[in-house]
Amino acid sequence: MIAAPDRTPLTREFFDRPVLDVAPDLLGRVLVRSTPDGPIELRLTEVEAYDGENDPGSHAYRGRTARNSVMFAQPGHVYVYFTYGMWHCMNLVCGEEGRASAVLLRAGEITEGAELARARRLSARNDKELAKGPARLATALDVDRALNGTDACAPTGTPLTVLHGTPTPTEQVLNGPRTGVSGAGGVHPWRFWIANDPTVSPYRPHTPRRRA
DNA sequence: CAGCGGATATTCT
DNA sequence: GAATATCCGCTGA
Repeated sequence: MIAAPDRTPLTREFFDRPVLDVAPDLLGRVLVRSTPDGPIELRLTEVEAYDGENDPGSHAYRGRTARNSVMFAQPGHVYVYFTYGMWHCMNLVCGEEGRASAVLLRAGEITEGAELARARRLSARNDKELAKGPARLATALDVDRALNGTDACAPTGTPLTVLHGTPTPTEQVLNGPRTGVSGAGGVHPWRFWIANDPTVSPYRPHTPRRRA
């Protein structure tokens, strides 16, 4: 028989490790988003690591700004940013406090509250698309900048909690280049996903925009 | 399926 | 002014 997923929250110590250790270890973990209409739960299937001020792909590469200040705070907190004038993306801060590393949550499988996620994701043609992509994931879970700086290690019932769930065996974890990252930062194979999972987003190389 | 334009916050030049 | 850790709806094979 299969052991039931562990419903206890991840600890501060879980996130207080190098981001390249934490990122693959997050696959199979469960996010609980508490909304006024009820809980939405998601099993993580795809993430990307961003390693603070050493990493040209990271928002923290050029130091602290008003937008990225949460990345410099305690591990286990939620960093939400607004991008392309329309979308939110959600990260979990990792590494020692001040390291400014984080894991971008790119995709997952909705395991609870699918009707709430569908109501927010009207363009999704099936449930596998509800959270296939970082902005889709944030939209499905009703995540916006109101969640920026909240503690993902806090108990279930707070706005967002990450549970132990069921970790993914290393032989089922694949990795490759990060999606949509420009310049030197694109070379690192710091995107991690679960092999053969239908909710993982398609890889897209970086495409520069044309001028208006 | 590939390619494109549009939405327009945030940061850096 | 220009680029970006994106997605959507449209076009045309």
